[in-house]
Amino acid sequence: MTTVARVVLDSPLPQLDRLFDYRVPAELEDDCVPGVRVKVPLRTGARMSDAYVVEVVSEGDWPGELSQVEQVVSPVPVLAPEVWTLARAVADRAAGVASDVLRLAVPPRQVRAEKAWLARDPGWSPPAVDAPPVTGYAEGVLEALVADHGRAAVAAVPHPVALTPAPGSGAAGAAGPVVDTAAAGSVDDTAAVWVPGWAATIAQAAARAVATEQSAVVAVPDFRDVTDLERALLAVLPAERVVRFDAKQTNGARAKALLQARSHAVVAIGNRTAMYAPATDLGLIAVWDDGDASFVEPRAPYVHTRDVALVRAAQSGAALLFVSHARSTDVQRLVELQWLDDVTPYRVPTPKVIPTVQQSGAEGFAAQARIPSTAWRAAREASQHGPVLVQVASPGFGTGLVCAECGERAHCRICGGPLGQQHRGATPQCRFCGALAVGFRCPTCGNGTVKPVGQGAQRTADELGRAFPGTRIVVADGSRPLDEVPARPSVVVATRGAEPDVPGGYACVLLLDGERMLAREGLRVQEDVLRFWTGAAAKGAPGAEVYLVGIGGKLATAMALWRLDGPAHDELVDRRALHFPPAVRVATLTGTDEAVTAAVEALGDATVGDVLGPVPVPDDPTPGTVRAIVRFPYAHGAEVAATLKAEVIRRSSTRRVLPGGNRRRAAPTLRVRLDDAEPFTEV
DNA sequence: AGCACGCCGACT
DNA sequence: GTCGGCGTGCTC
Repeated sequence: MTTVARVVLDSPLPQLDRLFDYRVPAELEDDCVPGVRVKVPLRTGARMSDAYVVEVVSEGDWPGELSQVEQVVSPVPVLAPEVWTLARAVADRAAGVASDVLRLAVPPRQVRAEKAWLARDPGWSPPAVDAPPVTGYAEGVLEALVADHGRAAVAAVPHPVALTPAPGSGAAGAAGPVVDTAAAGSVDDTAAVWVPGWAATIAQAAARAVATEQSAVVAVPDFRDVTDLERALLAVLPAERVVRFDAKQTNGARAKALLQARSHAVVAIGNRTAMYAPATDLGLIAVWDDGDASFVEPRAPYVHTRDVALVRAAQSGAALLFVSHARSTDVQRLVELQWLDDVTPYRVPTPKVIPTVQQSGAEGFAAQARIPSTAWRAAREASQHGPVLVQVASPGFGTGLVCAECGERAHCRICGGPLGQQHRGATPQCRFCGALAVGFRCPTCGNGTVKPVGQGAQRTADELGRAFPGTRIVVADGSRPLDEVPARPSVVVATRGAEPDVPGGYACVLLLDGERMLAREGLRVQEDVLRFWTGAAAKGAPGAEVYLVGIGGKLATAMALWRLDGPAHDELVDRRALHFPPAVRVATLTGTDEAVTAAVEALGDATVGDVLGPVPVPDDPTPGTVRAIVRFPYAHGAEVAATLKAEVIRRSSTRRVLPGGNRRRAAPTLRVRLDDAEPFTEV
């Protein structure tokens, strides 16, 4: 009887993206187990390919003669079976190659981490843990969701929360129950750990899973979020139950974390790649703020973390939570399909958002920044006893022109787009349609001169400093990141996304540049801006006043009522009418005219949607490249992906040399990318 | 990818 | 006759 290893080759070639059978020689049989790295010969004996063993069987299904596994690189099984099935399904969904997904899921080999893992005591397991209740929601709701492996869109608790470390938890500190400050007025500040509301909720939910010896994986958009979540988790769980993955860690640390995640029930946290963590017996999958653009994977096959989470939830049957303040259009779609439950906090104070349109009569900086006097007075008053957060747009975030006299935004007479200037004194030009605004006159006051707006945090801070004499002014932006400021009187000027945390929350929040943020073009602008605003508002103390400056209409109403699913619903209605994602799925086909046309033809009836293009791609390095966009219903996803994958394989094994005898490597004749919303964002 | 196979033009 | 050009196809 022969032993056969079925392996997945570490190769990006789509035509090799299937399992290959190799005979396992007797001397390798002990080590050649599923998940280990091996070297195998491919086509000619001298050429070796790296591969992972997926399964070991006694009879393969290859009728021909088998080659032998050359070498077991290391006896440590680094590819967990469930990670393989996840990678396979994710690649299939995206018409991509499984080994590309594995490259995201499995870090390069690290000998030290493997040696340490082999030397561990396999009999050891950490003590069982008790899980606190999940606070801020109706009693038992989230606990039941986790226990019953349900799925939900969860509106986050919109203020900081103090967690008091339990005995035996990762954070050193006094014993005591987990306390939600919104409910309890007095918190022992020396022991309490302040974390964002969302982090407390996810930590508490994950602890429920771990208490039943099930694992959890949690993906968050950026590095700071990982740190916030880690602090929350260490307040409710012992350190050996928390495994962190992040972009800044070394290969060694990642490899160690990877092996640690497999050893017992843990909470694996991190950015995009955390969704591939090999956590065993998965009970919970959670994603914080799935609308954040950081979840778009920049590497092939470009699968969004939200989609990885959906695939993994379907495979594992684990509970699935999308936690956010501002709901994404994609999650809204799943809620409306009733595929996700809709869970909101219960008896939790929401930020008191006060929309204020700009008003005349203000003076000095307030007039210039168009801060209404009510907001101005509230901020000044609040800054006497606590920190005030002032959110501004990033520098370069849609810098535009305003009337030098009245401050009104300068718009294009032809299309209404924002006007910009190439350099100081240049003729204003529309940033949308390019029309030159010769002889511009402000429609409001008739003045003919314009001035640039779009100062960053520093300029706002300088001017606030003059307006708030004697108050400490702190700046936080991309170049001067600041994680936390003390709960003392100060004014914190931060660009969106860089707002520091404050233990207990800010006394007052001003959202200044909303109008400018909204002036940006693009499909996701409203969704993004709501995320920026709610993110800052949720850093306020429970029920703190939040002034939304210069904004009215539906978005202001949604903020004031703290009903953030409304705009998501409206947006989804619009996208349905336009047949834009996520109402439909899209496939982007790029390549030679012939290949793209053939691929569209091969799809045939599978599309039931429509085909946009093909149109030439003007700035492609290969002349003659065209692009077509195919829109199709979700129900046809598997069929479309399979057809397009087959086309890619067909094209990649032929015509790799440019016509005309040019031996230079030619670009692939057909590239396929699924669910790339980019072409639709520039409308 | 990288290499073998195979089918047509120029050659000792 | 066959040497070798490159298009075509396969890799357990």
